[in-house]
Amino acid sequence: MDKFKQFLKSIAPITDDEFEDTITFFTEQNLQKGEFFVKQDKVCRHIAFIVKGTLRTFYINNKSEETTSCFCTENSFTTSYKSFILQEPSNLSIQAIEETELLVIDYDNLQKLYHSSAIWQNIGRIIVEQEYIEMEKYASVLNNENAKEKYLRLLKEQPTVIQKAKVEDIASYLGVTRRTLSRIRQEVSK
Amino acid sequence: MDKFKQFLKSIAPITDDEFEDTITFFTEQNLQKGEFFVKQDKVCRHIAFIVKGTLRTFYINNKSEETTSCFCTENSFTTSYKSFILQEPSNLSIQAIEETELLVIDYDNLQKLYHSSAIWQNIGRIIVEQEYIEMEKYASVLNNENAKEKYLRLLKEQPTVIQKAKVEDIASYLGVTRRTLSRIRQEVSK
DNA sequence: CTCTTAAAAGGACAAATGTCCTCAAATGAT
DNA sequence: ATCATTTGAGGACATTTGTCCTTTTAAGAG
Repeated sequence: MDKFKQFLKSIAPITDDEFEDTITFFTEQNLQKGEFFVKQDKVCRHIAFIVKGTLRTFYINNKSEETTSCFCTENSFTTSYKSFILQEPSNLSIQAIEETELLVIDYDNLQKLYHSSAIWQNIGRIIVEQEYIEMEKYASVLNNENAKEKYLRLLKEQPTVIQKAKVEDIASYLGVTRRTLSRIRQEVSK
Repeated sequence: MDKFKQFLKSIAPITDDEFEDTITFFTEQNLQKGEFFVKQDKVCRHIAFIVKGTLRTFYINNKSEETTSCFCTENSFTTSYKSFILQEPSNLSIQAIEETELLVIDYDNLQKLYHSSAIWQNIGRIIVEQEYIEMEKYASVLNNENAKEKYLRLLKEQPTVIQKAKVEDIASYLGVTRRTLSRIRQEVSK
């Protein structure tokens, strides 16, 4: 809860009273390893702040393989943004890969926050802006870096993920097969 | 000008009077083929609605090659979003690849719009949301489709770009070399 | 601890892509 | 129109990655 307050304060000035008002709109949710926060083809009604844990975002590609697009770690928001914004069926699933604690708000309550609180008009846009920047960075990485560079970046930016995720999921995140990830690891360990 | 009004109306209800107020914040700008709208390493102060023409967004990657990340066509916004949002130096350049007409607003005026107009608080967030969705789609395409599929998608979604852009730029957009694009074209033409 | 099952590493060959070219077609200037 | 220069197509070979396996290591159940 305190983590969430710190996170919001880093985005926009928010008083303790405003935070108390805000927090009533959110509910706590815990996920076990393997449980889903969002399921593909269902409309995503919620957005969550990750207090603790790790989630994996993936979809089924046109070759019927699971493709991991993102590992979500603590102190950030997660949702299937497109589905949430447009309130249409999600093309992503989001699954906990370890025990995970969330602070969750649903779509209707977020709209209420936007309309009841001037500060949230701002915070809302700023969060979307930040997510845009993350997505742009992600796209730039996809474009710019080969699988080995992506692996080294993951190792640097989200080292815990390397321990917690399966080889299969890391490989699909890097856009290569298990075989190639195996070769990369061989090189990296010199 | 009328195109811009239609575009805004498709986003949020806006009256003719509100549009008249809005439009005073924008200025017209024309670019010749080869001229830049944004230059890498400079802070991007402007966002533009493309009335007519085509622009290419690119950056210099870590192998000192130009990588094309986007072709921007009419009836959409363009800017170096990260640079514009954070007012920090841009890692992208945006260049007209043919004669192009823009409606431009600078950062300070956009902030004024946000603060002076309730409707623009909304429009602002919605535009960022839409750009996020575009970027997410782009990232999904990068992840999910091979170069041939990307080529066919470009052919379908932005067919004029295939005519107007250089082979080199299309190849870097697809993430392959000229040689591979040549092979793809050979296959596509059966 | 041992057996069973699942997950990761790595060998051998095939397929795809890149590198380095040459040649043909298109474009511009005189 | 002619020549020079730029741009696209494609050949030959090297390198990278994928596919299909087998071997090795790790994890769970009894």
